[in-house]
Amino acid sequence: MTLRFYDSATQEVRDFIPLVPGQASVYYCGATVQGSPHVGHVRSAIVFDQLTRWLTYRGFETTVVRNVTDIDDKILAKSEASFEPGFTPEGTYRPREQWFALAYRYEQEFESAYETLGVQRPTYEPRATGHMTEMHELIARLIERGHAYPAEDGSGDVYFDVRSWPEYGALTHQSIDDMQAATDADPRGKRDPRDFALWKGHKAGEPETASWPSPWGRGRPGWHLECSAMATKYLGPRFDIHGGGLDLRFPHHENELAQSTAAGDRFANFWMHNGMVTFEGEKMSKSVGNVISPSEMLELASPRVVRYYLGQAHYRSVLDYRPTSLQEAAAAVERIDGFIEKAQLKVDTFGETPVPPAFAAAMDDDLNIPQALAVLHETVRRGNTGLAAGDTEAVEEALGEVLAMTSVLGLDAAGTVGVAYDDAAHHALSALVAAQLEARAEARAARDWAAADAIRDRLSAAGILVEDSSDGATWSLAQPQISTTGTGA
RNA sequence: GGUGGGGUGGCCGAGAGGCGAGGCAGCGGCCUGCAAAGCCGUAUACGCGGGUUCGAAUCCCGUCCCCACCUCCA
Repeated sequence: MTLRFYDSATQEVRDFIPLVPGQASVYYCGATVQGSPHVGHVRSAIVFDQLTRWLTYRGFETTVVRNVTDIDDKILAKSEASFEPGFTPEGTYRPREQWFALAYRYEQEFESAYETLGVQRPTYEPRATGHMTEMHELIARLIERGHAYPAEDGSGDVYFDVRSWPEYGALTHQSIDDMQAATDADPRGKRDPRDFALWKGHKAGEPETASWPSPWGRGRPGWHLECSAMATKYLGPRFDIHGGGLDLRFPHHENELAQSTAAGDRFANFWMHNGMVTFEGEKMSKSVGNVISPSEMLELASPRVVRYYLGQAHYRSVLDYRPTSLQEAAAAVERIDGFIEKAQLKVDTFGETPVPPAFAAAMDDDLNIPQALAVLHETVRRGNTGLAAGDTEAVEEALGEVLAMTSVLGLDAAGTVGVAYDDAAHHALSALVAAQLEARAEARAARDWAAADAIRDRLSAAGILVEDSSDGATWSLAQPQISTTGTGA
């Protein structure tokens, strides 16, 4: 079975044929660290984490590069605002924060969210500010080839000349003349309003630390350029997959494609874009005030549940968040985890079990996660049936498969089942609960239901759920209740 | 105006010409002292109107509605 992916550029599902057999090179857009992450950022990271895990599972030696864009207009603007006399810190903003401190602080927030949700670290995570030389080389090549020019107004800006590149618009299938003019277009020294800045000349009042020397004067890079420069540096002039959120397709990816191909690089073979996260039907955006942050979600549900929720839809679909979404995801995860926990008490798993063929086929087909999850749930059911029938062999097989699937989906990384099972507090708790369960078993044997139920109720009140089975009672810590209020509106 | 993506049962969410994916919620049953969990069963679902076909949620024509991008956006 061949892997197939939808390529946004050609608008079709194509066989994935890597440029180098057995290897896969992936670049996907990480954050411009100008604020706290919201779930949309994290969804994107989870999608490309799932892609990476699947490529790896399929035996590709996978190189993944995810950028950190740590210099841009907003970072500077926010930092500058924080120094103003009347500045009142609000949300995650702090007073008197240098742009680089702000960028670095948010970068760490992103890292923390990624880590909590089980997003594997990329092979490398380059920062824009560390790649001035590479960007200058790219600009120089573009000027040399007649596709970029220093602004004629003496601003020190350097622009990409879209009219010089007939293929401009190829990624999003738009022609320059059909594009709606930007309302706030400031032509400055541009030849065409669509021309975009490769380099932005340093302006009076901007911090010196946010400028670098260049052949065109002191300044800083324009957005887009860093991705072209870094993707090419680490993956080569041609690589397999370039990913990012759908909203990056234009202008960001279009511009990346234009500048790289105009400079003579082949660039990405596949373009993959993940769908947006909406809040009750509307795209999350700060202006609407409907953003929900990963940390808010993590207050409502465990990392495993959040990971399941954000990763359950097909990556190209819109994922619509509703107040009940996490509850539903939690129920599904508890079902899976319930089986894993019970099965692990019965059987040991040795070695690597492959994922079921139907699961693999779904994943191969443009990462059809919803269908893959259907296989996962069917396997859980089969396993539960095995548990009920005392069919150890069936349980063992199902457990192995379930673990293989949850691993490929990255669910194991986000909050392991029984994560607390080996700490001292848990051992202590375990001993106490065992004593209670023993007492309850005696009461039940004596048909003293009142006493037995009292013990169960007491444990329940303490957040410990008791479940009876054919060979004794088991217990687990109750999942925190997920509130359906208190988000968004 | 241009470019894309959609409208599937109470909810989420796959599928894309012929056996009703899967999850959540509901209902009935089994199991259980009771419960929980689990298992089994359970649905006149495919925006609307036409058409093609032996057969359409899937193809064609028309039509309505929603969303995204075209400005910073994962």
